[in-house]
Amino acid sequence: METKKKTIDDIARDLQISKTTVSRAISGKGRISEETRRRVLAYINEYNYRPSAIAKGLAKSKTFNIAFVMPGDYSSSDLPFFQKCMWGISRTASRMDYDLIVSMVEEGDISQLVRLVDRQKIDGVILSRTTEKDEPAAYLLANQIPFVAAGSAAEEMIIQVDNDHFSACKELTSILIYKGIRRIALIGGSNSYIVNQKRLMGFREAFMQAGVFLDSSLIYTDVENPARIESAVEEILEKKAECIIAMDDSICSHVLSKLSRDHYRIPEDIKVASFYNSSLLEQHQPAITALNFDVTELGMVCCSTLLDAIDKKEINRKTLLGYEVLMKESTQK
Amino acid sequence: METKKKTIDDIARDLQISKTTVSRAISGKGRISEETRRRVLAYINEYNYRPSAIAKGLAKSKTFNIAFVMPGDYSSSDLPFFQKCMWGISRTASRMDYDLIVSMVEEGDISQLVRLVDRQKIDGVILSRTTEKDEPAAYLLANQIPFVAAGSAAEEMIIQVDNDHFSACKELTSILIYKGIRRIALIGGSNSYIVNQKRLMGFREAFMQAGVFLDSSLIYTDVENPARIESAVEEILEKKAECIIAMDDSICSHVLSKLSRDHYRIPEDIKVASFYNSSLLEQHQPAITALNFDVTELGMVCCSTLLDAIDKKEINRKTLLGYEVLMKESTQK
DNA sequence: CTGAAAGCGCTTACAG
DNA sequence: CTGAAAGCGCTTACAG
Repeated sequence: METKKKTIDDIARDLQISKTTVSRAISGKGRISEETRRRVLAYINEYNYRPSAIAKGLAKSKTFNIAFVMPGDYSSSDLPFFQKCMWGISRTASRMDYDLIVSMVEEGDISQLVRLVDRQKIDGVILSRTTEKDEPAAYLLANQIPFVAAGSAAEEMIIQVDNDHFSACKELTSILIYKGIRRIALIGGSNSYIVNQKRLMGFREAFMQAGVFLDSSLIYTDVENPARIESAVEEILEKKAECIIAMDDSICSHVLSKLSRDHYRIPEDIKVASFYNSSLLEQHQPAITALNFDVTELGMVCCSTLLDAIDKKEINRKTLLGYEVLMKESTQK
Repeated sequence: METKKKTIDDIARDLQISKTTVSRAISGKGRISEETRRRVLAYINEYNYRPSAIAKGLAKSKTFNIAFVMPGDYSSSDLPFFQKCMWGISRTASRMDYDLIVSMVEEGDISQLVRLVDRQKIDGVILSRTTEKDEPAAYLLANQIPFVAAGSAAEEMIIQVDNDHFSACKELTSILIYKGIRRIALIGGSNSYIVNQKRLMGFREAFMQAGVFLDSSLIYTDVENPARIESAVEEILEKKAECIIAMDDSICSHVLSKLSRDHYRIPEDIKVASFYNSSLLEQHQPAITALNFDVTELGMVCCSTLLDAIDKKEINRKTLLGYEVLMKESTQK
């Protein structure tokens, strides 16, 4: 019953030609008569032949796999990011006949990634979320495995693709400043994430450029848990800030629930904005001013950059992608 | 600079033995003297040699890859499920020297999966979330690719691993009934998901077994969007139900926000429970009675079941995993 | 216990 | 334009 998979040998025999020729007809490389190629292609089409990726891989010393490294300790609010990014990578990879292997890396344990490299199961790696001293990045660098970071990496030598968080944050902040909102507080997560450092820089730069005084006591970084977010909000309110910017949507949603519980009205009593947009905030009433990034595109660009790197094509060390500033009711004057 | 990867030939030459012997020492198959094996192992250890998975794969006609099929059209509330499940699969796979390839399947488009099968890149597949007429399942069945469904599948012939949603829903409902709560409403999502059918059956069974009248007009199924959830809640309140059970946490969170907006107190005015627990509900005040499932375990069991199937070991067509009933304040009398 | 040899299904100089 | 042959790095009957 089970029709054995055809091989290139079967085709050669059936068509009375050498398998070299069959291979050439399929790959399109090397000179081959138009007629022969047609015959082969017709045959392949009829029998739905597809070359074995693994045999091809062995012959070419490639795997046609790339790995996507996901931290195991993401918070659930990070999931949409990983998912969309993966979606973009996966689509682009597919199109280029590559497949995506996921490698979960838990705090300090990169053994899954090491296995992948040791056993030579991958041609390259995409890192999602990189920290200042990034273990996977260091490992891959040392082992000369091509990789690209989805998101900014600390070291400039790392190939990286990122949305332009710095400019985005700067622009959103600038807009608020020019609307006359001057006392703006910022609540941010871990400063060991490069992206949070960029966000802070963008925020600062906006004030600098506008020549407006920035009250540093309104900046809260490394705010790691809900309790600390809430106390930060309390302090900020005491300090009579006009606006709170949350560095990401998870922080923002805590800010919002705290404000709602304490019966503050947005934007009348206090304005709120977020440096990151997601479905978490989408539903909120009133709508929240936020930065929006196309994460699927990020994934796609990462993937094509990686594939180019694998093929030793020329690539940009650093690619910066766009952003959208969504001005909504929450910052209305 | 770049140290070329060692091959089994290098080892054989350096150790002055045949590569057959080296292979045996590594795999542990076949008779081999203790001393020879030690020498090989020592060498391997010193040079950190790892056999090429791809060469091994070609020789054994295996890929040591399994695919995890993720629907592209999940809602963001499903993400934690996919993520945890994937985490469980990935860990177990790793341990058995398999790797996980993700295959995204968008509505009606299983081309990514087809490619994987055609190019022989995988030994088996894990399906997450199966519908009544499941395209991927039908395709894999037709192509005789081993696969297991994470979650209940419609056809009994499909190998499936699932939490026991039926018993769980029945138990939670029974507890509420025995507490004297009789007018219980149910709001459920798409009935084309097998899991939602099981939930409904469990709910019904609890009433049946308790011999309590079930007002069918309090059952809302196929409630697909927030607007419909809200109108369902309104109707339910008009019908003087004492409790609302949401089939999943996404529905539940909409129910909760609707109730909160209309100033209903939980549990005083109306009780609320959910047939699914997640971080979405975790934060809620008051705490919500819900069913809890270990999704990581589900992933692990799926994976080991699949690997057994691939190795033609004996396996159970159907494995039912446990659950936890979390009784909280939201259903307190 | 050990090895020579064939084979897994492709690709690719090399020669014609 | 086409083919014979070697090679990618393993495994595994088969023979000793």
